[in-house]
This record gives sequence, C-alpha cells and structure tokens, in this order.
Amino acid sequence: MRRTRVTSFDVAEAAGVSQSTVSRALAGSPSITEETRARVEAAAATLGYHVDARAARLRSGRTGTLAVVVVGRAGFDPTRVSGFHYALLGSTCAAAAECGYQSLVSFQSEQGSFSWNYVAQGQADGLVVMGTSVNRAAWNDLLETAPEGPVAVWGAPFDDDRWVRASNFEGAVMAVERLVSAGYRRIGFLGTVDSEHPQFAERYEGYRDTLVRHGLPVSDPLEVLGDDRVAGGRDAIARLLAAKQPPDAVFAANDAIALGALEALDREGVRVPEDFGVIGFDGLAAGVHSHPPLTTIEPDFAEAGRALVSRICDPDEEPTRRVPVRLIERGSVRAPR
Amino acid sequence: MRRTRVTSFDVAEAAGVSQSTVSRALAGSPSITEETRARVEAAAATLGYHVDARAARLRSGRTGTLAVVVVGRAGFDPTRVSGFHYALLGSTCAAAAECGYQSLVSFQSEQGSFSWNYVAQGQADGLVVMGTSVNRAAWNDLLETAPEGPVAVWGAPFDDDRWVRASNFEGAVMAVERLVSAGYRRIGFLGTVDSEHPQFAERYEGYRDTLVRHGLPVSDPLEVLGDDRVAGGRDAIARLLAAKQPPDAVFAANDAIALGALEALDREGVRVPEDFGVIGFDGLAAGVHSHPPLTTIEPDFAEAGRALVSRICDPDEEPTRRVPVRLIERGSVRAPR
DNA sequence: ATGAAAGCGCTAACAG
DNA sequence: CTGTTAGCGCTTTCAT
Repeated sequence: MRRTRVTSFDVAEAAGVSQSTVSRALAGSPSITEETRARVEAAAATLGYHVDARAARLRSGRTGTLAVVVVGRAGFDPTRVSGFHYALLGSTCAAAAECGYQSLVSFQSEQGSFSWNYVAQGQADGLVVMGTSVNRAAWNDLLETAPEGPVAVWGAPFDDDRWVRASNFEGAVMAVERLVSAGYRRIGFLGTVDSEHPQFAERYEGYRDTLVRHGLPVSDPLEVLGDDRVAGGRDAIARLLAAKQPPDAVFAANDAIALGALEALDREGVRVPEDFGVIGFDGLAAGVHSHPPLTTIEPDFAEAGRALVSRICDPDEEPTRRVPVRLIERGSVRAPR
Repeated sequence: MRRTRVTSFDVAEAAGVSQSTVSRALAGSPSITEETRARVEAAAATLGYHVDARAARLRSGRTGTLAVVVVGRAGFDPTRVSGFHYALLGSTCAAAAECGYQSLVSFQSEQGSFSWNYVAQGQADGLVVMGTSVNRAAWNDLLETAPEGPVAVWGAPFDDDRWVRASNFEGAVMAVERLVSAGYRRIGFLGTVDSEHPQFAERYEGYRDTLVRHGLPVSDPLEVLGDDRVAGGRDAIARLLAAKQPPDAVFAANDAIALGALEALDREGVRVPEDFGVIGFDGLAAGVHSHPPLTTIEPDFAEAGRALVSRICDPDEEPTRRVPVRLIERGSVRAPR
C-alpha cells in the first residue's frame, strides 16, 4: 500500500513540471500547452492521482456543490415524500450536474432540526428548497434563519423573490378548456384556496376565468381538508355528490386530490370519464396506474430543475420564475365532442 | 458587510481563549470545561461564526459525507426513476443523517459519464450505489473502476460481498402462502429468472418451494420481456391467458410487472381478486391507486437504508445483508378462505 | 484543561 | 506559457 496520498507534487515531479502547472493543466486552464497538459495527464493517470476536493475547496473558497433540501410532512419519513417532489429532486440534481455542480441532498421534516446554513458552513454555494407547503414550521424556520447565499424555492406558502413555480394559471386554463371541449358543463374545483396555497389560488383563477369566458357556471373552491390530499379528495367527492345538483366534472388542484376523487367516484359507482370528468395537476407517476388513468397537467420537470438551479449557478441571468406545463392525456376525461 | 470570513481566531479573541480551544470546544471535546465551552459558544453565536467545512475536511482528512448514486435506465432522465429507488434513496439519506453523515446524491444512467471515484477525490468517505439491474453498462463500469473506499450496493446484477438485498426468498414464501390461503390453486410466476436478475431468481425459489410444500403445481417462470416492466407485465398476461389452462393467480417478481398485469387483466375483463389473484413485490406507492390496489411484499425501507449506510459508517459491525419484508394487504388478493 | 505551532493539498497572485 | 510563493481555516500533536 502507498504510505501517503498522491499529491500534485508527485505528479509534477513525474511530469517534469512545477506543481502549479499540474494544477492548471488538470483544471483545464487555457494557458497551458496541449503537449504539457498531455504529459501531466499521463503522469496523473499512471500515479492514480485525483485532485483532492477538500484542498481545492479550501483554497478556492468554492464548493461546486448545491444543497438541496426536500421538505416533507412533519412526522413522515422520506419514504413518504410525494412522487412529485422526488421527480423534482431528480431533475434538480440533473440540472445541477449540467452546470457542473454536485448535489448535497437532505430530507427535512422535523421542527427543531431544520438546517439551512450550508453556505455559511462552506458546504455549498447555494441552496434549493422544495417540498410541501403544508409544513409551515419548516418554511417559517427558513424565513427566520435567512440563510446566507443564493436560495431558490419551490412549494413555499409565501411570496418572496426566490420562488419558482409552474405556470399555474395557464395550466388551469388548459385543464378547464379540455373539460369544456369534452362537453362537461358543471365543472367544480377541488382544493382549498387560501394564502397557504398560493399555487392552488393561481389554479383557481385560471379555472374561474376559463368558465366565465365560456359562460359556464363557476363554483367556489371545494375545500379539501387535512394534510393527506388523497383522503381529502375522497371526502370532497362524497360531499360533492351529496349536493342537489352535483357537477359532472372536476378540476382538482393537484393529482393527489384527483387520485382520491377517482377512488371515491369509483366506489360510488360513477363512471369516469363517461359521466364524470376528472383532471389533475402535477403529472404524478401514480396517475398512470389509477382507474381510469388520470389526465393531468404536468410541469416541465427538466425546466423546473434548470430554473431552480440557474438562480444559483447563473446569478447574473434573468431568473426564470414560471415553468411551462403541458396536458397529459390519459383516461379520466372523455374525448372532445 | 464584513470584509472577510469570521474565523476561529476571531472567536478565540472574543472569548479570551486560544484558537485551538475554540476548535475543541465547538467539536465537543470532553477535555474542555463546560464553562469555557459556554463562553466560546456565546462568542461564536454573537459573531455568527460557523466552522468552515472546507478547512475542517482538509485538515482532518474526513468528509462526513456519503456519495449516493442512483443508477437509472440508459436514455431516461431522473424523473423516470422507479418509485422504489426514490423511496430507497430517501431512507438511505435518512439513515446517513442518523449517523451524522450528509448525502451527496447523483443520478447516473449514461455510458461514458459514470463516476464513482468520490472517495479518491476526497468528496466522500464511502459510496452507496442503488438502481436498476437493467443498466448493465453502469454495473460493469462500477466493477471495472473498482472505486476506492467502502462501497455498498443495492440492485446490482452480480454477486460480490458488497450487496444488500431484501429477504427475497422469505418474501416470496409470504406472497405465495397468501395466495394459497385465499384458495387460488394454479399459481403462476411472472418474471424473467436468469443471472441478470438474482433477486427474481431468489423470489422464484421461494415461490417454487412453497407450492411444492403445498402439493400444488409449479410453473416455469413466465419471461417478462423488455426493460419496461409494466409493458412486460401486460404482455405476459396476454400470453398467460391464451394458454389452454391459464392460472388463477400470479406472483409477480415485482410491482411494476404486477401493475402491468393488473392493467391487462382489467382490459381482458378478468375480475381481480374474485377470479384471479395478483401479488407483487416492492411496496410501490403507485400500487395504492391501482385497480384494484395492489397487495404486495414490501421491504423495510428504513432498515434497507440503515443496512447500506452502516457498511460505510460502522465498518467494524457485522454487515447486514438481508432486509426484512412484510405483507401489505391491499385489494388484489381475495380474503383467506 | 489549555496554548503554541505545524501543516493538510491545493489555487491564485505575481514574476519572469 | 510556466515557475515561485503565499496562504485558505482548521484539527491535531506536543508542550505546559
């Protein structure tokens, strides 16, 4: 076994150049002859040398790392994180990699142990926070801590200049247009609209505007109770069907609610999509296997990841705040008439 | 703004102690008076001081970080990673956090850009690799690269001493026992059994043993073609139902296959679970919303995460190779008779 | 229990 | 284009 780590000095000696030349060559500095670089790389390869990230980071002051925090529901382990946030996590890590950044990931949900100070501690160059708006304690803590360095946020129940969101209004318009084109006429909205759910409020506006434009009746948002969206969607449908004149379609504020709605509708024997249309929002993978498969509005995850990451990697760029969405046709809305 | 970073020297001065005392106090060294520690902590708090991870890591040689690589299917972005691996990723990060480790996460799928050398580069103290056995190129690359440092693996299609797996045999026994107890008698197995799928082979053995023990007929494994397990499960059912004497239940080698099977069965008008039982393996979240909801064998994700992480954090411990599983009753198997 | 001093391996400023 | 030099901020002996 080698007694000590191979350093850039060893490579320098083997290649017959100075240590700083090794550093420059391996860092891809343009002011190095290709011939020298080749010699250095060859020497590095034979010696099995790798730049020590610890030393490089100390000296340069940079980390090349992004801290990514996924906020979950209090009391639930990371295994129960929504598929939406997993997908967003994946595309964020991919976008970070595109910019040459690594991703330091943590799942946080419990009050008293939140930690956002990655930049101050020299562990990352910036922070991306994503997760459920339901965990107020987490978002409040983020607001109070005011971590150093650039921050980008998805899912927070507050408005500041760091959030990135789906084009909720436009998505809602697409969703409701789709229902209208299928001939549904009494279209409800499933989801609590209040200051804690700015994304739902935006979707409700798109819903309302579209119905008004078509001269169709607009309902108040039907509140979805509890933090468990699926259960909330189930209950909401029960209440909805008990009404004097129930709707013949719903736009659910998100896919979890829609999945719950689908379950309840099936149990009540309502035929979807023939007699009742359902459309969701989020593009959840679970919607592929529901009964029927869930038609939904999906944000462009790759763009979402890029938008979050670019706030940190390209701080001079004009930040993207809205991510485009598209309609995913599955089976919970009947064909256009 | 402060002109330069607050260092341990600043804290030392403010607290009236030496710099090394600051280091010891904040690192929790036992050889420091509680009184001194309190003074140091107070000073650090007022100055807004945080230990610089870059410097600490360079000096100590440790990183306090685990590299976690999620291997995906070639050509697919991280958004399409199986929910199983997302859940395992989450519980691995949680287990790492329990041991005081952070998680450097990357999603890798493309040949030519695999990277496992986190330990050699001083970016992590160990490596956890998880993902689909289908990406041969990735696993071969891992084998060839032979990265430095401790490694733990989930999902690899090879046998060496680094893997951790579910108790596949025992889980298969539980699954088939459940089908037998419900009165199904011609029980098939859905899944390709070969050297590329050691976990499927183990599940098939549990299937076969259980049927033999009950004196029931054993089928050969029904091959599931292609890398898309859901499509493969659909096709397999089509072939199965075309047989002279089709089975009245299947144990699917995993939930993705089972979900495809459920779809095909529904399309063919076969009533599940009344006339046909289906049970899967993995505990996929999507199975909650399938039609009917999928009964399955779920590994203990928290234990799985701990087993992977402990190979790196507690290298002296006897490594856990098998993770316990449990039966999740949903709706694709009828009640026991 | 605390202080003094050394140095981890590298990048970057400055010469040449 | 390449070499020389000086630290980055901390942990860890070694003293006391």
